[in-house]
Amino acid sequence: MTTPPPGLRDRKKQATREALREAALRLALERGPDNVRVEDIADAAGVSPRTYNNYFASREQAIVSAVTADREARIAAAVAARPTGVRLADAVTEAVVGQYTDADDRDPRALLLITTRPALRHAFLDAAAAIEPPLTVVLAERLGGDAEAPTARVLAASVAAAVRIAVEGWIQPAEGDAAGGLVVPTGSLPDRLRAALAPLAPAFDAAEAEADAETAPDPA
Amino acid sequence: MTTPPPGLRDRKKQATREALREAALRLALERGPDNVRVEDIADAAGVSPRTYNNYFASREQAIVSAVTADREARIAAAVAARPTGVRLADAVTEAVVGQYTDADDRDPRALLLITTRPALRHAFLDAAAAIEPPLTVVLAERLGGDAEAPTARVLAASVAAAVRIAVEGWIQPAEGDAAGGLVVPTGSLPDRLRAALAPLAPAFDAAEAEADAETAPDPA
DNA sequence: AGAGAAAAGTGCGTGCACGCAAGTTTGCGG
DNA sequence: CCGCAAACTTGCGTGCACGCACTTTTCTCT
Repeated sequence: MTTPPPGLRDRKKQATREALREAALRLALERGPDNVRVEDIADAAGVSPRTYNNYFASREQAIVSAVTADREARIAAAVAARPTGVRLADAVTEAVVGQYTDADDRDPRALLLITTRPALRHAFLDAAAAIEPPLTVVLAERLGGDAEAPTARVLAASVAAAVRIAVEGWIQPAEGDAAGGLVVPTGSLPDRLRAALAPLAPAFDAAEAEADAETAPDPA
Repeated sequence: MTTPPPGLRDRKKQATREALREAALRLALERGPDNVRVEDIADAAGVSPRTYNNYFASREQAIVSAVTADREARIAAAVAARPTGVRLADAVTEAVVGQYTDADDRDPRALLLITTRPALRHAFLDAAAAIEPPLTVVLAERLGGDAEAPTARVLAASVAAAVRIAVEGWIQPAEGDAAGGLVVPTGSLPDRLRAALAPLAPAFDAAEAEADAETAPDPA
């Protein structure tokens, strides 16, 4: 009724998903995540418990999803919109860093909650893997259309893995100083993201160069 | 009593794990994975159901683990044992390919079973991620000891992701020929592994070069 | 506009993952 | 040689993920 183009059906579906997200996060903040039953979330969103897990496979996923939102899509869009002439590796790095620094604005309490509880931390890390599919699409678009070559998928998955590692290191307190002398305890998240993505830059450069060579295969 | 060094306690633990693995696979092959209850597996291994999932977090994990065995450790060992002078990227690729081709020998029926059932396929793909920790160790050893630099972890995770993608593509039947013209339907697993790992080679080369530069920082 | 198809929501039942608090075995030091 | 402490196992209880079959809502085609 309000948004004909995508169809009324999908509209309601998104509304339900949003309601579940919000309810999950709100209740988790109010009473602590261990005192929230699936029934409570479903109830607050006005659906049956059975419907709830047509949308989310776990309680943690629902809570985290309220913070994560559709970060993946925005990252992919940012990469796709990069100005021509910018190194692909840089475009990806900046897109990722940008979206992850914005995320801090949402709700400080939510971030604290997530980084505190182990189950939520795990779900949060898993959520990082969601960037893989949309990133695969934009990379495949840039690197050439042959669907058989796994290059785009591998690079996208590698970026997802790097993000996971960066966030993981950022979340953890101190672990234990067994081996070396002094290790930087935390470091900012953007720094960690850049550091984790840096080793992949050569792979991006090579892939980009090869794609360009295919486009203009006559250098001499 | 038979293996004093690792301690009698751990010995029994490994025996239990092995018994559970074997029981899970045997029962799954006999009656099909859907007709196997956790209670059955635990029973066949001579432990309580509660103990069973002190070892495995899911039924699928137990079954797949019988095929996967400790592939991760062997891959890491193979990388660590590479002859000096061989490109790190090549060493990793060959180690992975070697271990995954050996895997076919185990039991043809088991492979068929796993590739058929979606739940088992998923568990099988997840198992590929297990190579990350041991591979991280050997890569960190090669690339320099600074634990703060995430390079080794990122590369290890990227390899794990590439393996997952290769196996995923190998498992799937045909999907659907939407975009391009003719795509190779399957291709051999080794070929797929090499193709998936190839895009990462430049990243390995760069990391290796940097590590060498640190070791001998006086090129001029 | 109306019928038929597809999709989303729902109730119910089953098996399971996992926390908790014993009970039992193993390993170690006096 | 013996008891103590840590590790492993186990019974019990709870909430949950998910399959199945059915109802309700939305989309589509004639």
